[in-house]
Amino acid sequence: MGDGTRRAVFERLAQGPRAVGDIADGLPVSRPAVSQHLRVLRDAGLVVVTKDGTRRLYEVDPGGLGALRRYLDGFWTESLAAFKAAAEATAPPATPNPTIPTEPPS
Amino acid sequence: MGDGTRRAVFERLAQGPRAVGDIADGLPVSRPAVSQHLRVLRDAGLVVVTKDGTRRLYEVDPGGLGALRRYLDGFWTESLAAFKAAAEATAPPATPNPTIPTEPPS
DNA sequence: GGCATGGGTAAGCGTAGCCTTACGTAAGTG
DNA sequence: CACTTACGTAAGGCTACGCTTACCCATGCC
Repeated sequence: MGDGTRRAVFERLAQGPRAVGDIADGLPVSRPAVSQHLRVLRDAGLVVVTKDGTRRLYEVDPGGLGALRRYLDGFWTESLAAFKAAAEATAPPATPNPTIPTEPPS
Repeated sequence: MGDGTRRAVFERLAQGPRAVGDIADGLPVSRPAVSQHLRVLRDAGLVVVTKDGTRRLYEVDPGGLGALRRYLDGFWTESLAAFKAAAEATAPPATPNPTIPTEPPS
């Protein structure tokens, strides 16, 4: 998901179900490129397809979204816990929480 | 940060300040490779260096960590808000929150 | 001063990944 | 049945990037 085009495709999809051509219009890449990105997103379980005549409607899969969320949170809290533990180990806990600003909303 | 080795380097650093050689030991890559990863992390503001004799001690920069957190949260909530809005627009809000499981801890 | 230790940097290689063009295919339309 | 529309897929090119080897610099130690 580190690619800009891929994020753009995904954000378009976050606004609602769309066909491949609709996504390709407005993006500076060709339609097959979008198709390939959609394949990756589908293999990752982030997106599902439904056939509608000759078109394929892609939309975000909430389940995959949640899985991604869990994965990221896992990595994050893991690193963070280790870091916090190390920080508290060296410096005596004057500030128990070492400058981690924004708490996630929602 | 999508690279595995880079994450490994970062996680090692999350456990406390370390020298370059210490990180390279236990990782399946050479020391210069680690050095390059550290350079990237430093340019990203995620890590800071302090000289200690002939060695360089790297450690996580809490400020950069917070910035990364903010960036990720921004992207996340943005996509999520759009997705939720679209979902509520199509389906009448029987369930106002469309299956977004884990809330982030801490 | 001479040597060892710890690291950064340059040059080059190999691969992964994104994109394009070209082509093939299923579903509508007359 | 042609023809069009909306896709997917294959093949190839190009670039980015991670890794290694080789080299150079700084610091500590005798």
